[in-house]
Amino acid sequence: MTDRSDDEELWAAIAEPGRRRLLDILLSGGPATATALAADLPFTRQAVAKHLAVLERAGLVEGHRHGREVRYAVRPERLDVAARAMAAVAARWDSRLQAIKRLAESIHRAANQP
Amino acid sequence: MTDRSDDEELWAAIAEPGRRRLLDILLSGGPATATALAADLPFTRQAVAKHLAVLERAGLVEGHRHGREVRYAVRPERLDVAARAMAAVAARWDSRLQAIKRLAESIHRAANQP
DNA sequence: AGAAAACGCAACCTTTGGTTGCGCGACAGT
DNA sequence: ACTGTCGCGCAACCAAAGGTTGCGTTTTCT
Repeated sequence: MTDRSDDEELWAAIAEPGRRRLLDILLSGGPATATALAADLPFTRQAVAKHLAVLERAGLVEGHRHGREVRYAVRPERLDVAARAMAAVAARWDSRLQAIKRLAESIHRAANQP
Repeated sequence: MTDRSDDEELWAAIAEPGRRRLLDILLSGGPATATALAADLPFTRQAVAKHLAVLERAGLVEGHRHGREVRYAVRPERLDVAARAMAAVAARWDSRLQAIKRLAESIHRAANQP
């Protein structure tokens, strides 16, 4: 296990499609157990448990024991950090793309008006 | 709605940290070859080539042969789609989180006014 | 013509997402 | 109190993906 920075661990956590779906379900349905979550997902309880472990290590989710079951809930502050990170990348790309677009337009104008 | 497999291929492409870095470099430095890109990245030319292949299959990047070298460039329209997808997920999470926050506040108010 | 640069292909290793199988603690019914 | 069941955790195993090294091929340059 290479020790990653906090940021990279967050990204690694949300990069996985399955984990994003998991987070979606937790967000819309509220806290749930691994078995309950697995019922709404195309993989087994164990796979879900592994994903939950990853998410918990990244701090995105928190599990508490209630008798024989462990209920997992999202940690809003942390997920907010993750959401902002994603939005930031999207924004960076967008600004770069607009710069490219402007450049292309200016070249086009220059070519048409010598 | 948009083609689902297409969407998932896009996500798979941008989910990888290395590929995001690759796109960043291409965006800021303009078109480049696999060897040139590898110089700015912590892995080998072959690894970069594989990533470029994935990105090209996802339509995010386009490679053209110029003599003995292949120069890769970002396809702005496609990357824009990807950026919007990321922003959309971030926004969805954000709205869910705000709903949770509002709910918590209303409970808090109810508890303080019996 | 011959050396060097850039690429493609193939074999291989490691990590990771996913599965099956099993054993153990917690609950519920009788 | 006993027995069956439910939910979990652990371990072995499998397949795909990221990454590396090694080698052969094509293009360029002198």
